[in-house]
Amino acid sequence: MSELAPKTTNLLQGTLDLLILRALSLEPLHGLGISRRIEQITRGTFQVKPGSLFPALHRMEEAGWLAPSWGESENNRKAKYYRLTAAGRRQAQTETEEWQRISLAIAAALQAT
Amino acid sequence: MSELAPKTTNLLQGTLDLLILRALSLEPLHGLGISRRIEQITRGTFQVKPGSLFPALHRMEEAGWLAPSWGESENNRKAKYYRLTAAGRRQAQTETEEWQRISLAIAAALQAT
DNA sequence: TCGAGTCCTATAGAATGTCAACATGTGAGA
DNA sequence: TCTCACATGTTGACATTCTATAGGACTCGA
Repeated sequence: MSELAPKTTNLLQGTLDLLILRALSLEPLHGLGISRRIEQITRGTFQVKPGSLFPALHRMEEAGWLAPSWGESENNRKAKYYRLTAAGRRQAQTETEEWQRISLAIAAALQAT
Repeated sequence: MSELAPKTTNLLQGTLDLLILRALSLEPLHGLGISRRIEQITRGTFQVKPGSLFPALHRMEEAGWLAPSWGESENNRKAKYYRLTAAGRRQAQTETEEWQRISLAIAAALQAT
């Protein structure tokens, strides 16, 4: 007990959805492609592992934000491409605003001497 | 299912510690005082309920970041005042930098068209 | 002095999201 | 044919937060 608090968590819980929605805003991508895109647009800060990504994708598909379709990857592998639905775009907008609200509030807290 | 996404989570998981550390950076406060201070410095954005606050305080005390001592509140009630330890200040610094790193990364992701 | 309301701390149980580890199948190239 | 990289997925554990509930102690008014 009372270790050095490993604090293994890589992502801030709750931000993964936003990053996925954002990664798909340009074009449909397959799972690993989303993972790479996120790493790219966050400048290497976030690395999403399969065990986090796939449950999230399924959850978001369930919610109606993503629509999957099978296709072929750049390397001729069978790959499941996800694209944003209309609801997904609305959700991206909502979560972006929510992030900005939260982000501003915490910035204020950090400045309050 | 597929309600309007109640999104019960109020706080981004992991930010509560930072807010508590920040709330205590000026002076020791008791539990409810911390709660009020957080609401104040985040401009009403975050309202920390007792069921979230006290487990967090105990956890952070366990980690050695906070030192409690019993005293009297402004209203003559028995109250447990928490002050930051040296380790707590270091932690505050660490988590602040971590927040800024993450915050910048997500801002970058949001801008990436 | 008695009751109601507020202040303050606290716990239990459930829900959620993330992680590490593992599993499977397929195409490409040696 | 063998191996490696690609791609998708599942499982079980874990930490954090939420809702709901509880109760002691002080104050104030009747």
